Amino acid sequence: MSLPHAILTALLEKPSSGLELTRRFDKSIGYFWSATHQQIYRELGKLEAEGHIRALPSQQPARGQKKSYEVLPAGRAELARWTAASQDPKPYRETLFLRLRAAAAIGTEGVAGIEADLRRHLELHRRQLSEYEEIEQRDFPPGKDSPQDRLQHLILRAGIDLETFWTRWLTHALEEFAELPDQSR
Amino acid sequence: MSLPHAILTALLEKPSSGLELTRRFDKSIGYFWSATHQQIYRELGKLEAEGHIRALPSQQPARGQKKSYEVLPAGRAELARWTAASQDPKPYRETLFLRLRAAAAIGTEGVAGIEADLRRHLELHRRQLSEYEEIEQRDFPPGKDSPQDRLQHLILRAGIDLETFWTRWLTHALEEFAELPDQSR
DNA sequence: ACGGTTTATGCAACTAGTTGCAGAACCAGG
DNA sequence: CCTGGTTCTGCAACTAGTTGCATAAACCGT
Repeated sequence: MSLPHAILTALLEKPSSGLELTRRFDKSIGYFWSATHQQIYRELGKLEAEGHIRALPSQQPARGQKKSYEVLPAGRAELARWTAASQDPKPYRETLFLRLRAAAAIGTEGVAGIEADLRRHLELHRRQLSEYEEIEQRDFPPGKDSPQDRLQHLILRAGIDLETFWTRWLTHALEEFAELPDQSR
Repeated sequence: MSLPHAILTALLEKPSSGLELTRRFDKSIGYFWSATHQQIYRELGKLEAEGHIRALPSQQPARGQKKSYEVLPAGRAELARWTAASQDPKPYRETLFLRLRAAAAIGTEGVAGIEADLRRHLELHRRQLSEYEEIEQRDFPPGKDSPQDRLQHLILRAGIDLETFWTRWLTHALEEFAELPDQSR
């Protein structure tokens, strides 16, 4: 039940059309909640039906025509309710750990196959990390510390710390691999 | 397409019945790939139909009767194939970040509601962290460093590091909250 | 031997997310 | 103008995961 609230948040920050939302979900919000355009359009329909958002009246709604939405008071209230409601952390779902465990269970041949992909992941996470660090430099210079900025920065820090975890852990994993006896690789 | 492979791994480590698998998915493997008993039974049926596993012939299969499975060579091969195949990291889906961003967009009332749940999450992650640390003490004493042990330990380290990230970040977040001007809380 | 709890397996329906495709408007070049 | 690519919206079908319930054997105290 998170996607509708992700969309409400995005629309609250700035009224947008479906495609604009899709683009914004490819970065920014999408860093921690991704969505495809089909999900977004479907959800926009539901949210409109429920009276949480409405199409901006400025243009007639026709196919192939931009249709922008804004959040209604009811939508804002629902978002506030959801944000304040207590939620349990969901268990991880991480295939890399699974594959490592599978490799251990299989033995020699299993271990050999996975090393290259670990390297690839390390490279990807390094890239993501430096992307986040650029954003930090650009969007959060020393002076910017309104309550809003502080919260946004906090979220970005989480992204940076997570990517830092990944690069460290993957580096450590590859070192371990290097030390394994040859017949296990 | 990860659940069947998680099950194959578990069965490779030790042939088990559906319920035994369910219990094992509540800990150990479940720390990074959770599954309910219904998912498991369904998947066991599919895996058997595909010839990847088979029921141990020791007991007649009747309702309310334990039925244990073991991995067949075809299943082992499939697991090795999957493990070695390159996979992209999936984008995070983290509601806590989403809720924080929503709180920022809503303003004062939004920020107020979420603080208690951050504290609760911090407590939960602290608990998980110490659980992992106990497992490390118990299962990985200094001497244990066969290739298998090293890989298992590596996975556990990832869990420990992730929980460490969460406790640190949540602590930091709560400190930031404390510094926000009163009308924003 | 009886009735209640626990163990073990499973079906059906639902929710969330993904993939593939298609159709209308809009824009640029001949 | 018309044609062919791009933008924008959307439907339909599929896969993965969740929730609620059913059913039967086993186990256990009386």
